Amino acid sequence: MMSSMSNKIEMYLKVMLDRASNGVIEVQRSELADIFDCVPSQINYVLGTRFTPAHGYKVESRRGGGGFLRIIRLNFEPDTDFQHLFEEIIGEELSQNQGEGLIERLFQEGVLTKREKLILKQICSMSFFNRLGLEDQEFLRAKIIQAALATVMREDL
Amino acid sequence: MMSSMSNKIEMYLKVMLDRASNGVIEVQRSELADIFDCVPSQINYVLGTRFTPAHGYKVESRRGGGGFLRIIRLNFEPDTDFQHLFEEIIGEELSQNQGEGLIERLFQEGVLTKREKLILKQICSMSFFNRLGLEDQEFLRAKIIQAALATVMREDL
DNA sequence: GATAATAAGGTCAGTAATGGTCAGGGGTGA
DNA sequence: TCACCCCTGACCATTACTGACCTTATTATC
Repeated sequence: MMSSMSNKIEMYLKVMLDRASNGVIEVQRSELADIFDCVPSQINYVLGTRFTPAHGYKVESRRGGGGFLRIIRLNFEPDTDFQHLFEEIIGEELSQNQGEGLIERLFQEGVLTKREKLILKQICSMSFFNRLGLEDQEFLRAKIIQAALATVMREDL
Repeated sequence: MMSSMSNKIEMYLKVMLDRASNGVIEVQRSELADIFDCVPSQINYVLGTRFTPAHGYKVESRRGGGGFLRIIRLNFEPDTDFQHLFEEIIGEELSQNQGEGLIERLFQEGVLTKREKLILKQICSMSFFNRLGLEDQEFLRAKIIQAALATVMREDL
C-alpha cells in the first residue's frame, strides 16, 4: 500500500513537477506541512529519502522571510550523463534506497526495460547482502548497477 | 482432521490472489495475524513453507511504518521444467561456469532476453566476487540467478 | 546604518510502526 | 522413538514521524 504520509507527499510533489513545464517547482515547507497536517521536518525527511541526486532530483532552499524549497528534476542527456553516471556516481557506494532510486530513474529514462529494472532491484535487495558489512553492501550495489550499465551501453546490442 | 491454521491462511491468501486481477496482492502482516488470531511470525512460516518460488510464488516486503507483504504469483504451472529448475538451484551453489551455463540455457529457452543474459553474466563475473570466500561466491551467483528467474516469471509482466 | 523582531528553513535524537529471524515447545504419525 | 510439521515469543532491523533547538534572511525601528 502506497499510503504512508511520506508516500503521499512524494506523489504530490511529483505531480506538481509533471505539471511544471520546466521540471522545477518551488514550495514553502510550512505550507506543505499544513496541507498534509504534519510537522515541517517531515518534509525534509521526504526530500532526503526520495529526492536525492541518485533519484534524479536536486533540492535547493532558502531560509528567512520569503524562504522556499526548490525541487529540480534533473534531466538526463543520454550521451553525456550516461558516461558521467557510470564513472562518477556509481563508482561510489549506494545505500539500498539510493540504489533503487537510481534503477528507477534509469527505467524512467528509457535506459532499462521494466523487466531489467525489476531484476536489478531484486538483486540489489537480496537478503544475501546482510552477510556483508555495510560498506561492502553499498559497494556491491554500486558494482551491480555499474555492471548492468556497462552491458547496456554496449553498442553491439 | 481439522485443517491447520497454516492451511487456512494459505487458502485465504490464494483466494485473494484469485480475486486480484494481476496475480499480486499486498497485505499487512500484523493485520493478517489479527484476522487469524495468531502471532505475526506465523505468517512468515506460511509464506516460507507455501509461497516460495518453487511453489510458484514470490514474496516481497517492506518494514517500517507503512510496511507490507506483497505476494506475487509466478506464471508457470506446477510440475513443469521451471518448477524443477527452481528446486534444483535453490540452496545450491554455482561456479562461474555453471552460472554462465544456466544463464545461457535460460536464454536459449526464451526465458531471458539477450540483454538480460548479458547483464546477468556481467554481474556474475564481477571482480567484486574475489573479496568473498569461494562458498559465498557460489552462493551469491545462485541467489542472483534465482532472483532474476523469479522476477522474470512474474504474472504481472 | 545598526539593531531587534519576525519569518522562514535545517538538524538530529528520540519514538512509533512495521516486518524478519531463530531457537524451541508441542503434536502426530511411521 | 524419531522425524516432521505447526506454532509461539523474545529479540532484531528498517522505515516513518515528531519536537526541541539551531541557522539564516528579511523587515521594522531607532
